[in-house]
Amino acid sequence: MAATTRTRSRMSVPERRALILDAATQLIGDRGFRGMSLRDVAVLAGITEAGVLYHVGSKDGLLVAVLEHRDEVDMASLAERLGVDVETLDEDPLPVTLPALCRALVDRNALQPQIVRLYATLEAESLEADHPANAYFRERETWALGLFARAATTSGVEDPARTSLAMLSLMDGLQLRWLRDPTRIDLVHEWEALSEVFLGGPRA
Amino acid sequence: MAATTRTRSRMSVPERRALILDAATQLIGDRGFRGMSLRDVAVLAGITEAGVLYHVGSKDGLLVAVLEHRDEVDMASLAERLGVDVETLDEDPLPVTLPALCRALVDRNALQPQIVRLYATLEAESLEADHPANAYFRERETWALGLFARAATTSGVEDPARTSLAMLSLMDGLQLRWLRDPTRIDLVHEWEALSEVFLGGPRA
DNA sequence: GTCTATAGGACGATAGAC
DNA sequence: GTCTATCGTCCTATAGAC
Repeated sequence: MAATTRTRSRMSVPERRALILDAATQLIGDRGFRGMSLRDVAVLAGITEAGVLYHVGSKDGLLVAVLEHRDEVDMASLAERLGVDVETLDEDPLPVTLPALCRALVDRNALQPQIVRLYATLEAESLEADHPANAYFRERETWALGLFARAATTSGVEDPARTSLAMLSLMDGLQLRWLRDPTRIDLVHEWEALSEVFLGGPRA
Repeated sequence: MAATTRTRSRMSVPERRALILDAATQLIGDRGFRGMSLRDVAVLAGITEAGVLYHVGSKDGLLVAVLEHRDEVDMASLAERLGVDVETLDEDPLPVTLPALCRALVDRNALQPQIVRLYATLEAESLEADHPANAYFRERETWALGLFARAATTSGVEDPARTSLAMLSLMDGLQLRWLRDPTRIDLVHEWEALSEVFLGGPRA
């Protein structure tokens, strides 16, 4: 933790950057990208607005940095829960069943409502064509639909594309309700009950 | 259309108000409540910011006015599609089946993506406890869950509460995907396919 | 009833000191 | 690397003319 130079900073660039991204992640989840200001981020990260801009260039740059960071972290944690390598998630015969994939996602999401809220907020906000995250969410949706469809194929479902759309939609809608009042809905339990109806009984 | 006084205005108060609410409705759907400014509304409505504030008091007041107006219009259109009176929607043995209720909603929503987008945007934005529409959406969700549950009971479903949650979640998630790319998804057609799986075959 | 004018902030971003 | 200082813009809201 000791400074290696005689500059004033007591923190390395990656550490400071991580602190900024954490602050932004929390604030976007709370207030949305538009509802959050660089000042809010700066205060929460313990530096000034100019300091934040030095690291991420612009407000839009901050959003991009946050999303890229989340992609890395979330992909890794998903792969870990599924017991496969990260690259495996892109293979075509996917060695993961649809119920297993869904359960891994729901179990993880239940532990990080803040992150789920970040995505829920940005997903709606970015519907506008001019939003800085519009392209990102377009690609993300295509990727997710593909992943679910490959898992559905592995599970031997009749109509993989449609089932993929259904499970993803159901999951998003349920999570939105869970976010509104986490005490009213037990996400994991409710998902299990709902997916049984849709997939016809529980499986490994 | 002739002015009844010698003032400058060429429009009655209700007319001007309707124009303002229309403008705000469109802009909230496009950019969210936080992403939209009173100036934007004023320009689209053809008056100044001060003019807008005269009619709705404040920016938050504008949001309330928009939501109240939508409640009126949307409840009436839903009742009409179902062939019942508006008050009937609050009765406890609800004389409407769940598939009929869902189909009426989806059919109508397919014709007004702008309004669906307004709700999708605000629903996410208002997750924050301090948002001016937070209480509104909390109550709206409770009401919707109740309506769906009563329809489920009428349809003789085993678990009305859970089925209600499932259908509402599925509908929201599907609509979000439809909003992102309306050309990729035929909302009405896709809903029919998905709900068949969930409700076990089509019914009147 | 709608305007002009303006108050009074908050915002994103830049320049330059340290 | 982070700061201070500042610019120019946008914002909501109010006061008062017409």
